[in-house]
Amino acid sequence: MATRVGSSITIRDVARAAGVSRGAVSKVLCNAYGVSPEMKAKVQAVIDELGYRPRISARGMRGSTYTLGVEIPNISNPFFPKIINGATAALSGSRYQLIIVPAGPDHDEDAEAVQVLADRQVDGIVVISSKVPPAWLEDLAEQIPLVMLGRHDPSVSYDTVVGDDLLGASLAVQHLYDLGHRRVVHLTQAQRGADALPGTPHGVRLTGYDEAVRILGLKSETVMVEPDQASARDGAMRLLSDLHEPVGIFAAFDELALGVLEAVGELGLRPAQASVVGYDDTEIASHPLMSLTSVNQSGTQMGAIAVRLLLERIAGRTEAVHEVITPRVMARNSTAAPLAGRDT
Amino acid sequence: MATRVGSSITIRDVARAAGVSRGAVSKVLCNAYGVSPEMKAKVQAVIDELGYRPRISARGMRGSTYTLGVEIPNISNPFFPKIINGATAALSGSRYQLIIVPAGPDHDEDAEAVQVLADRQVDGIVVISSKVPPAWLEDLAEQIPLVMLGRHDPSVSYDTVVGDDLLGASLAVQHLYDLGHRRVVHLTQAQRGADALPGTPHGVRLTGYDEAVRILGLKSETVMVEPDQASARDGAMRLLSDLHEPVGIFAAFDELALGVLEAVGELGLRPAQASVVGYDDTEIASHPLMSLTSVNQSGTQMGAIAVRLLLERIAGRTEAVHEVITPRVMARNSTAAPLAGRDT
DNA sequence: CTGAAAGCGCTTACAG
DNA sequence: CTGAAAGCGCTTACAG
Repeated sequence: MATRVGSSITIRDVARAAGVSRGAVSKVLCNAYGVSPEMKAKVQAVIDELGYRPRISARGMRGSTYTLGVEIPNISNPFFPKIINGATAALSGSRYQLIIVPAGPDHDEDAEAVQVLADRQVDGIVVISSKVPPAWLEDLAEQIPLVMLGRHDPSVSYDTVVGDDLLGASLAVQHLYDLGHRRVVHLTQAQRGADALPGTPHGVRLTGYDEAVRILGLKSETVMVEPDQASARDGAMRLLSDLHEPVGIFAAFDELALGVLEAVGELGLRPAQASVVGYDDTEIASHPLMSLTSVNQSGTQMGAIAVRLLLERIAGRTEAVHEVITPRVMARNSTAAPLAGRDT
Repeated sequence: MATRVGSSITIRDVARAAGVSRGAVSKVLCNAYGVSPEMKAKVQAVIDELGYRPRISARGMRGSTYTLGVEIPNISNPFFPKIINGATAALSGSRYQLIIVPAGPDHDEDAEAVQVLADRQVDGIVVISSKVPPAWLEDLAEQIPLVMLGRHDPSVSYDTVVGDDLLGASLAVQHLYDLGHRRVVHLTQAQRGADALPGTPHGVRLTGYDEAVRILGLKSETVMVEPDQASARDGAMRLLSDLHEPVGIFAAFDELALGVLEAVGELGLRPAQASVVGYDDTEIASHPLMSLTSVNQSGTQMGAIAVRLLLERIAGRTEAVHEVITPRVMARNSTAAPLAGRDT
């Protein structure tokens, strides 16, 4: 930290105090070609003394803002902090800063949040919401480096980082099967709008679930709910209130799984009667009181990779890259062998 | 959303297409004085057609960026999303956008995150981290509207929004007392650096705790830990591993309380033996499996008030305002009457 | 190696 | 009511 705040000081003041031209100061700032060590030292000393900080807006008019933006659909989802932490860590030591714009709760506000970042001329954008229309992103990516997290569509103009949701869902079902469950339920969010397109994480997980269920020959059911904990609880209550045989429930993401655990707790059911698997392995899942089995897809890694891809784009790469993260099941106490299961 | 991305279109293109001057377009954009309805309609039509979006950087050079910034010390703390949601809601419908800059994990990075926002010439900043030196903030506030959340120091140049931590802590102790507890422990984070100054939320809670304990004449102990769940768990393990009498534990914030609940769970203790109270009433506290008694201080309200204060400053207010939020105890199952308590 | 000049895209007095 | 001009603080060719 500079000891002074000094925001009303401009490059002109520094130039004057150092007795050089403004251009020379700029070159020192940017480590540009052609400055003598003495000039550099002299200018740097004045910069430090005055506590000068370059205005990013002015820089933005001429090129780079040294800022990367992350759009977040729902700030309350505990999976996203992991992505941010991964991105921040990957950026530390670089000249770039991270800013986050949370999408509003209403329809279409996800794309608006991305637009807010573009308006501020960030040098690259990480898009997390799967609700942003891919075609629109494709256009935007012509003008600014873009990484989309979680989408499976192979774009030609932007990069993607995505968990292998097909594998993750089948691992979840396989885990329930291995414990002895023969009846499974998939709880996922009702799809609509841009979110109903194929290629969303939830869509692909549903496909993976269906496939695994078919291959393993399980009794299966799918329950669609609103994408929040309370709706998941309600859906699970309906499902579990008259339970005749053990069931393994695979929730499309941890927040839904927590809602299911609510219902399980309220009904006094045990994991042997109703096993629950979530997705994302959010921090709370590993808490002993929750002990939620969940599919981990390393958000930290996703965030770090997203930043790396953006920096590569800024450095000049033009062909699209699509990275896939391999998920794994974190088995905990919310899943157990069924009471009447043949393997018990 | 405009249907086109159109970021390479400038005000010049709009002016040309509409057959007016650039100044005229700018006036339409800003709803400035002196534009005929016909011109306004004509220009607006061209703007929509071309999908023109003003560059914020260019605006920033001339005045407002229509952006408010929020500095967040630790993106993983589930209390902060509440603040963000309150702020976002309070901003919806206004011309202002919210951006968030998370502080890095290292020493002093909190002030740096604030500086990052200032460098981008946001029109106002909400500072959450209590680690930012007040004197430095005082300077910065001379140049840009600033609201500090959670600090109790009455600044003259910036506004504050703070929970009544003195009251909150005493309510927590009183709650334990009312249940019948006569031995209490306060688990809080070790204070150091700027965070060790008086006036931080944790410092004030500690004072409130001490006062309540004295007034009520309780057996008391204070345990200092690192500010994370794992350290809280370890601290609680040491405390609880050989427990001779019931204890009521007041953790300085929910993340620490969750760590205490970990230890309680691992040791197989019941609330009647070790009751736990947290602070912040984060979302997970109300989950039936957690059911953590916690002091609520409405983060949503704090965020909304912070934004309102910033907008007031932008509108011209210059004298500092200090808002206080009243906390209340949300009693849940993690606290209970002690086994051998005289009131049981 | 160093400096003077042009220009990025806006907004805001100022003239007409 | 409308337009031409200046200028915000930078960086980047371009001359010296």
